[in-house]
Amino acid sequence: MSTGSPEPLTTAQQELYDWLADFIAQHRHSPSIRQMMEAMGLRSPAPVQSRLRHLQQKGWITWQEGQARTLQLLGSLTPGIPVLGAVAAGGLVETFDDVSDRIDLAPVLETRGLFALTVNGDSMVDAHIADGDVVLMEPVLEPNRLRNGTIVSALVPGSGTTLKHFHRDGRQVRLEAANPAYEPLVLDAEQVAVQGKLVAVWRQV
Amino acid sequence: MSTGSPEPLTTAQQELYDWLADFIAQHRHSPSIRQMMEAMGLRSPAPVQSRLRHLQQKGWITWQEGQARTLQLLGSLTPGIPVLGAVAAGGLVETFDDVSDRIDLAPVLETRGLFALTVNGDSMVDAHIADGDVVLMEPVLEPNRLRNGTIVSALVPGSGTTLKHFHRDGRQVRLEAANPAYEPLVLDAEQVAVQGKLVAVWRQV
DNA sequence: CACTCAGCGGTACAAATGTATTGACGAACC
DNA sequence: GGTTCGTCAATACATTTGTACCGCTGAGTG
Repeated sequence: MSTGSPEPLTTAQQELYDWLADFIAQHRHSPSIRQMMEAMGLRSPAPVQSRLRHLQQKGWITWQEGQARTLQLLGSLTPGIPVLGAVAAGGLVETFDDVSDRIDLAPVLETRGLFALTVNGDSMVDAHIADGDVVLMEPVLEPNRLRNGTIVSALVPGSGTTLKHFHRDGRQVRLEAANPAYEPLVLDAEQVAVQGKLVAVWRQV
Repeated sequence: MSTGSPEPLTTAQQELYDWLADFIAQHRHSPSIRQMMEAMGLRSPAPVQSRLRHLQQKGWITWQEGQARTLQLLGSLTPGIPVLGAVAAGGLVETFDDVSDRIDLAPVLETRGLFALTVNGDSMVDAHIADGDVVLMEPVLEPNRLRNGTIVSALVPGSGTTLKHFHRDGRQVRLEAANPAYEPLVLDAEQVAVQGKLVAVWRQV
């Protein structure tokens, strides 16, 4: 996604732009021209000014004239994280050089009402959800439209909230763990309150 | 992690903070102190300085001393996602009412040079990393300090990049899959270029 | 060769900007 | 009453910072 920027850049301009993107991602604010100068290994602000002017003319950046550190990148407003390539699981070959794509967490996080739960226990290990993981859930407004197999968090009276695969059997609901050690839970549909469905798994090491 | 935010604010401080959050959201960069002054309807920079100092002491904001427009909000850079409670794996009980904590992705994303890889294959399934997952990696600058067992992405000459558990055996390096179907890879330390270590796993459903 | 243009170094300067200082006022608290 | 503390005004100052100007070089082009 997002390369879509107008005109091509010279190597010097590209170098500055890349560094800017990196700096802003790290510091969350723009550097000053003299900081750019130093980073580019220059000894005068003029070259930086020149590059900035060109970057602006080509539609890559903009800033508030006369105001310090008000530079903005136009190419990609959200930082995003570069996905550099695929990594092997058996021995697959793939080396990465350049940024091919970016994952943008913003759209996921902005989803209305998203919430998170920390996972407690190992009933979902076969679904690669481990104890201590954080699962992002999206509120389920229409439980009747849930597809079988969806992983949901459900409130079972007298038993609390649980994370399970959701299946519908006529008037009944079956909640299945992803671990053979656990028995499926079969309940009347009225007894089960589905709170959310799994959107993503987040595991911080 | 970050809980909500430490200490409470006076109305004047709150007013400034709210305006700052709004301004930054709109302009994507911090205002200057005199801009804040004007927005607050003040005629002197001193009150703003005072409020800023208090906001800093209470842990709501920070900035680079002496540098213009380098202010950052600490309270919630990213929206943040409320962690509503723990969810069962065997049948554990826990109902959630109020927001006890929030996961804040910003600190993770700000880590220097973080990058992501999409996982290809199933060699790490026992570590709950499945085919298609996105793993966030932190560049490894000092491979000698890597702890055994760390999950790393390594460049193996002639074989490409692979995701494995890292172990050191004297002069040799052992790369182990988390799947008994795969044999460990034993190589001379010089042959292996460790590129990054696992920071988090991201799986979008 | 002449021309153009991106890039570089050096310098200069006015404006923007963060920061310090002093004094005063009022509310909260003991 | 006395003290503390947050707030405000006014002023001053050193730096930071954006910007402009001049001259030079080298690559590309006609």
